[in-house]
Amino acid sequence: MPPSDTFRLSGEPAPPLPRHCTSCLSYERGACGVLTPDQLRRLAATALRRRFPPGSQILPPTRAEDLCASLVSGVAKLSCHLEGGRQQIVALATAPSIVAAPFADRDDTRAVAATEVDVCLLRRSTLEDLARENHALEHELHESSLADLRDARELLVTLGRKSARERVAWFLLFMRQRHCRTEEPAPEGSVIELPLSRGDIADFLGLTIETVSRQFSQLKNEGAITVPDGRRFSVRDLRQLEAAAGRA
Amino acid sequence: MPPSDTFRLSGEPAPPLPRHCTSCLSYERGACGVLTPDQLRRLAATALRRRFPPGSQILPPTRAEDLCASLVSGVAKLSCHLEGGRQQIVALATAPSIVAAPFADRDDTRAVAATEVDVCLLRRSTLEDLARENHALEHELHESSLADLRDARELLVTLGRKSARERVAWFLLFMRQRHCRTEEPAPEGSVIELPLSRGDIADFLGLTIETVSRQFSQLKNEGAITVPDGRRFSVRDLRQLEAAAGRA
DNA sequence: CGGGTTCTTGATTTGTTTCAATCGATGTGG
DNA sequence: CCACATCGATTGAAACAAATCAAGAACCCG
Repeated sequence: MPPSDTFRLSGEPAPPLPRHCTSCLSYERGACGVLTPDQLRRLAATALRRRFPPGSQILPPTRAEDLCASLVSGVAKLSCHLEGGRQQIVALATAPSIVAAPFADRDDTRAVAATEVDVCLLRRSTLEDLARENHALEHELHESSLADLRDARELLVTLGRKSARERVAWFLLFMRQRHCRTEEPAPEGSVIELPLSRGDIADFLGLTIETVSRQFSQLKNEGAITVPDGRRFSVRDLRQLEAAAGRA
Repeated sequence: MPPSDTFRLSGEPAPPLPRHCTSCLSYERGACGVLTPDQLRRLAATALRRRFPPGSQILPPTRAEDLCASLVSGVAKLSCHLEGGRQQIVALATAPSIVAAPFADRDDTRAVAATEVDVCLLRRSTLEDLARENHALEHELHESSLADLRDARELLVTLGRKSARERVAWFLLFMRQRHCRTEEPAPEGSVIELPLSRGDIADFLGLTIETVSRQFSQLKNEGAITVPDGRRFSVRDLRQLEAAAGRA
């Protein structure tokens, strides 16, 4: 069944798709792309486009019960919190991806903007309804969960069994691979933006700021990377960096 | 659309459901339960029931491309491997759950029996076909992936930010919660079987055998737990154990 | 230019690993 | 039935990697 409008006479003009949607990554290659025009309009009707500065919490907890956020641009950190101010970032989200996904039990994970972030706030119940009536949407969300699961498990190995040096090197390779919306890793030598501060990197890798900083310095001194400033780096010697990451 | 056989005359007797299936947890409350009798028969037609002793690898790598395993009984460990013999267990699987799930990109995760394990080997392509034609099945698999994701992220916090003591205490509470197929945690004082050796626990928690052992001893000496033997424990003082786990 | 924040670097401490030895259970063969 | 080997678990001592504590240096923004 190809996407089509239901119960509309052929002569009758369809309301146009929201302008936001047609240029959105979630439409181009995410969940919204598999919706029928009608369904997309239905979803967009209650959607709310919002911009968040770095550090601000997406999805205020007060309304979190029935909201989820489709990430449109920027990078969001999903973090879990422990007593004593300890925190662990469990995932980095980039477009297209949906934060606080449908059907997931509500947990205590917070979503905070790492960079400036644009999101499309959606009613989770609407998305769940759509997923129930549109198999392709459910499949899309399913695939996305599986990708998140793979990412989480890779991070798990990193946190459980790698040294500080390996973690930081792994992180840099990770950043290189998804430096932006493209699929190809950045070529050797090109400058890559870091969406995270040293503190965030530490919270992602299960280390302290100081240890992360030291490993940056060491990799820099060994000639594996270049660090123009705190928020940028480039891979100078890929072999060396991969060796440091303990690729296995 | 209620589950029903397709293209069968009402007078014609349907072939019976496989006997294995009707008493299987995957049928009772897992993925198989949402299949139509017809679909279930189709899936069962190429399914292969097998038993694995502890330590043996489920899904031999040679045929791993198009096989997945529905766990029927026992506990399986999913592990990732690094150079130097390091390994990290990224999940513990119990029935009903499907290992090497449909639609997941093939990764280097291995599934090894922790206890004696019964599985139902299935063609992944068959399961994927069924998921494409049966929305309820896809939803079931989706929910299951989301549960796995939640588990992975909880472990992530444990590995990234908790001390050895907290990890072991967390693990014991984790075991208590899913000591068996029931939903309720084991009551205080009851004996709980450990499906994992000290070495496995270490590989799950990102620690060494010695450290795990030491934390067991310490919790035992403090009166939080009782340890009749290496493969059993009981919670003597739940408050104390929870405090040690740093619940937050 | 000043004040705050983030990052870097150094010195010291601490928790966990590593190395090594012992213990306990289980099983085997003389 | 009792040495004896084996394997997992425990315990101790030493080494080490990362955390913590403590200054500085670089950077940003008003």
